[in-house]
Amino acid sequence: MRKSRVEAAETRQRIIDVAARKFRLDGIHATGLTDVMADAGLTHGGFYRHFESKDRLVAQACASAMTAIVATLEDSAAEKDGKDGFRAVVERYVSASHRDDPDGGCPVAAMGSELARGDENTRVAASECIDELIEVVAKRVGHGRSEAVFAVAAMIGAITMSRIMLDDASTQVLQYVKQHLDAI
Amino acid sequence: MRKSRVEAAETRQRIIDVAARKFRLDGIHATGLTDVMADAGLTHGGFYRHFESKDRLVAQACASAMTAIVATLEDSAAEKDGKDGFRAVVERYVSASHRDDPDGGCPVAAMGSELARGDENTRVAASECIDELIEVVAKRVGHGRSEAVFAVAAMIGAITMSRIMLDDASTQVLQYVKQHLDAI
DNA sequence: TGTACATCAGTGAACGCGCGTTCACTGATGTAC
DNA sequence: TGTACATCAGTGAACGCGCGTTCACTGATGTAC
Repeated sequence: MRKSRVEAAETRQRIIDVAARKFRLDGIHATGLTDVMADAGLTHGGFYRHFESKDRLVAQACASAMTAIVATLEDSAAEKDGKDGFRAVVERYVSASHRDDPDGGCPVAAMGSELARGDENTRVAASECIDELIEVVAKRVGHGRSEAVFAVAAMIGAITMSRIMLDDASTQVLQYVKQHLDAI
Repeated sequence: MRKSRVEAAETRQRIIDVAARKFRLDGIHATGLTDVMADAGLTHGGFYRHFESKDRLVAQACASAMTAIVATLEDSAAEKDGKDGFRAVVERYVSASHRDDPDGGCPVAAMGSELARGDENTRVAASECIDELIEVVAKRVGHGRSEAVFAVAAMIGAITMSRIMLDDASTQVLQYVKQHLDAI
């Protein structure tokens, strides 16, 4: 039954990828390890060969998800320069497609209130995720970190609100926040 | 065993109050109805005499919590006028004391990512909560609803971020966001 | 106002179910000689 | 390079536990006469 080191590393990454999607889609607490392992093509018993606990997986999944979306935002921004780079990031983040794709989007927006209750390890990992996002923005706005933090807060709040609200109200929130961020 | 109508109404309110605190503190999914009922001084079997389902309680608890904090924010704002009223709201909402008091604070910040996954009934109730908050702000800022929505998004995002981050980074987020909101 | 009866708030046990975690086991991989 | 053995990735059953919901029951409250 034993797998090679390479296969084991692939398995571990597969578990993280599946978890990152499911945690964002259904919530951390609502997602069982049995579901995650099954989606990764395994039985649940083997989980603890790869992770110390569910909490550790949460931290890894959050980091993995954020790295992916930061890369996407960087791509969007890299084509433009300065303020236009910032607007490209806002365009991508504060959008209906991001709102409608929680399992492929920002982990802080998708599971923010659950991350706040995580253990220290999870919160440290999530904080680093947030810092990455702030950095992407800080590189493009004029007044450095302070303004970037403000913009990121508005971005996260906008997606959170828009995912709760229905139809027109939801879209209006995205439009309004985007409009004000563009004017920064 | 039967209680009077007045007592039954008091019981129902007590369940809502307890639930509103526990949902905000521990999360919706992580809070069991047995715990809620026990804290309200009852056994869990009687729950369904008062609510159709847990989801219905979530909606009620969210509405109740938001009504309370909107009243608090209104109080803070009512003493000042115009922009100063807005700054008083920001001062209260974007604060370390709000961050450190999730079970007494804004339900959207405390359980936002879980509310987004609620049933339609829950999301409608939560949307109305958000609208109340937007209204409180809209009355005090210059450019109407558009700017109020932007400010509320930043406020919600700031508390969400600050509850994940640790120590200085957490406080810094609050300071930065407050500073930029004051400058609106 | 007094009596008979229906209502229903609250109890406590039970329903089936899934949770995170542990563990004995299997057998291919990795290592030491 | 070949052999013997230790390691450990993955399996599948089991651990104790709490979940949301249902239900028969109790007895005080509310209502109809």
